[in-house]
Amino acid sequence: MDEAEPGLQVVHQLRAVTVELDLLGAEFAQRNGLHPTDLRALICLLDAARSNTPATPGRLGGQLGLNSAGTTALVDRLERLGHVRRVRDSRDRRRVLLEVDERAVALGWSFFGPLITEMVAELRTFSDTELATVQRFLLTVQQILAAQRDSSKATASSPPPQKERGPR
Amino acid sequence: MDEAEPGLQVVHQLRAVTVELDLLGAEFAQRNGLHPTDLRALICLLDAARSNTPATPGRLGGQLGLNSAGTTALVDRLERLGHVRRVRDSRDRRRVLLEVDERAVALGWSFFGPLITEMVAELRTFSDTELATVQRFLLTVQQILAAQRDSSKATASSPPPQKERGPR
DNA sequence: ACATAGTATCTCGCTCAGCGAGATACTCGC
DNA sequence: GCGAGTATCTCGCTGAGCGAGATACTATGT
Repeated sequence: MDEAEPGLQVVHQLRAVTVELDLLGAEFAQRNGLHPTDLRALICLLDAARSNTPATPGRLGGQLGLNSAGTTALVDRLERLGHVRRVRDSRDRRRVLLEVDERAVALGWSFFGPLITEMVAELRTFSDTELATVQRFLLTVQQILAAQRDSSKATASSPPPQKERGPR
Repeated sequence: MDEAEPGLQVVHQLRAVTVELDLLGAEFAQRNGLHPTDLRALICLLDAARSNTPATPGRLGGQLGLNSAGTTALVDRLERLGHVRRVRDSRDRRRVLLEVDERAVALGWSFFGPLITEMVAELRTFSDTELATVQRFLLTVQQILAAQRDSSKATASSPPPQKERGPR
């Protein structure tokens, strides 16, 4: 358990954190009558709203790795629960814009709120320098993961131009 | 958009990291003909093997939040792919021990290997003090998440004594 | 204008992961 | 041994997500 390499410990810890957060999310989702995917969708939608990016089914499905049928079903679910509304884009009338409802925001907050409160409290024990270090670390990880994802995606579609999505 | 509170940024970054890692995992899983759950199960099994904890279907299902039927199906899948073997425990013959195959170890490594390599390389640019900070941060997060999970579990079963969810 | 290609979304039918309920096989205290 | 408790498996079902294709609109060439 005590590795010589410092990076290993960090990777394992990071993995443990993500597993924990994943489970917390799943539990929260279940309690609120939605699926892990739905929660992730809400997070994406809230992010989009926050950065003024127009949210559409297509974009959402792409981010979550769903195909169009699954995306439609997902949006149906969210709409039925009143978290989003479908509104035809008046400029490009093929598109549907997803408007996030107040209750979705509230739900997101009820999930992240307590987490943030706790984290903020604990992070007060970190100096500015330490905080900067943590942020640098997280940014680094994020970039590595993004790169990894791109490269593996490239490997998958490079050799043969076959679709190869679900090797059941 | 730009929060005054430092904790918020960190939480958002952390969330972004977990989403990214999640997607990477899902993609990797799919490419290897298994489901996200299967990959998580493999991780749990490797962790168990690593810490000399006997792995059984019951334990595994508990960790992943599956009920017994789902767990059986999961183990069936893993066994069919040759990642684990079912072996009756000779001491308590109700139990089944899950032996992890080499190929599962190799598979786990092919997922985490590149990630670890990259991380270790990047983490070399961190001083010992900074590494310690990062580790303290991760540990803190882990504890907060665990606490959050416990408390929400308590809240769920407190008001009405209904079953609602698989008790451990 | 008008066909044609391209794009965004939805519909239909299907597969299979995971659930609840219950069966089965074993251990252990009395 | 007998009954209570525990670990795993079986059965039938629900529903998330897939592939294929329909639909509705935009953009482009002629």
